[in-house]
Amino acid sequence: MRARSDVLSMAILGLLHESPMHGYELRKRLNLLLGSFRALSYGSLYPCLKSLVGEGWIVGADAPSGVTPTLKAKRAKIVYELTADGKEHFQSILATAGPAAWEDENFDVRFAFFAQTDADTRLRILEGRRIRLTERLEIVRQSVARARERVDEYTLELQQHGLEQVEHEVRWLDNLIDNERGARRARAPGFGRPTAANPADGAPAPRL
Amino acid sequence: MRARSDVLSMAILGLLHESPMHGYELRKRLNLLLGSFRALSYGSLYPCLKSLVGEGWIVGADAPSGVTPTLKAKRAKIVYELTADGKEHFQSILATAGPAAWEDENFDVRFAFFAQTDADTRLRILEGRRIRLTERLEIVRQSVARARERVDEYTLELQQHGLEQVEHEVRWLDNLIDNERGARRARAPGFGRPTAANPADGAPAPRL
DNA sequence: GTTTTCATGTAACCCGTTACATGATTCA
DNA sequence: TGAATCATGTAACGGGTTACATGAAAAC
Repeated sequence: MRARSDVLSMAILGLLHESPMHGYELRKRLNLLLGSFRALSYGSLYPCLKSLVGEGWIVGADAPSGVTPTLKAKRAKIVYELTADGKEHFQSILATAGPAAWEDENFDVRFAFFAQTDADTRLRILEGRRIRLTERLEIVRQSVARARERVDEYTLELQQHGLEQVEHEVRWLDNLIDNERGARRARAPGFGRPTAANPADGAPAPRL
Repeated sequence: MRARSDVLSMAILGLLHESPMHGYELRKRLNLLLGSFRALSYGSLYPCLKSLVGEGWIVGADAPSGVTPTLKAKRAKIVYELTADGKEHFQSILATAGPAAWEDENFDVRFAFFAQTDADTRLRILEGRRIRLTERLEIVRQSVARARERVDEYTLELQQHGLEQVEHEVRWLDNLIDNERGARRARAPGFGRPTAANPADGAPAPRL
């Protein structure tokens, strides 16, 4: 049984890794985490929880209802928590820094759990993301160049705005990468101005 | 028969309004228009064309194949064009300035056809969009404020970046609105500083 | 005691992509 | 003549939402 969405399941796994929770509460935390102005629907959440249980990554335990545990426990809320497999799986996700990590769909979740990700992986994901975005920048710039003659001023304006958005995001990444490198330099006093092409200077597995 | 997607069908209608085209060419123009770095799939395009035909808004005519019209016209490309109904429908879409026009899903397409939209409608859509975004700004700001204590630095960073994106978009809209008002003032020398609540000052249907 | 909020779910639908199937035309 | 591009489509799937159904607990 496949979990519906990779990003949603990772987000759930990550939150349950911090502390067990029931679905309703999970949803609120997910909304905070993913920072969306639009709330995740139950129609996505519960089926995903179900499939995560099916994978054996989480288990749901009926919690006694109410603060006062009256003996008539009929239909309680279900508190989910990670299994050993689930913990392992989550850690293996955290450790991967492949292309999947910096694609549009996944980058945000991965970034949201950077505090639990080791410094090397963080840096590699940020750099991968940056390359990805500069590639896109090229495409959009060419598109705008082509559009400059063919389309009207409003369409052009729209595309230029899109371009600016991507440029802004690249600058954001640049700052983050600088910070990560700065933190790394501060720990490993080699002071050799580390480059992306020259990562052979940090101490072995420098952690924050 | 409902057209699959409102934004896709409007985009198609708008492009066919400029000139008849066959599907394959339409796709290229759509990609330019919507300025996406990711191309629209045929699996979306052709079914949508089909449903637009079903609605009676466009018709597809078999065009003779090749530049040299050899008599053996077996399977030609299908050139689509607007029907009278289709033109009418497209005009009625262009004229509406309701909430639907400034929601996330629709705003971009509507904006892309601003050159065919009359100045009043343009301004109302831009203002509506601006209000929509400032509402969102409030929500996101509150969310960031709540997050400031509860979540780690990376999650917070992500949300602040999201906030900046929205702020940037609001500034973009501000410039556009200024331009539209400026153009309007330049045409209608009443100089009464036109407000959204007081649109009764422009010359009848002022065009760019 | 009734309304609100908490809490869990399902079924239908929407809009898009991927992968597949097919064939004409152009160009080397 | 064979590859690349043009051109049109369909079926299956993916990941989300809305709308619905249900009921317990808390607040008024």
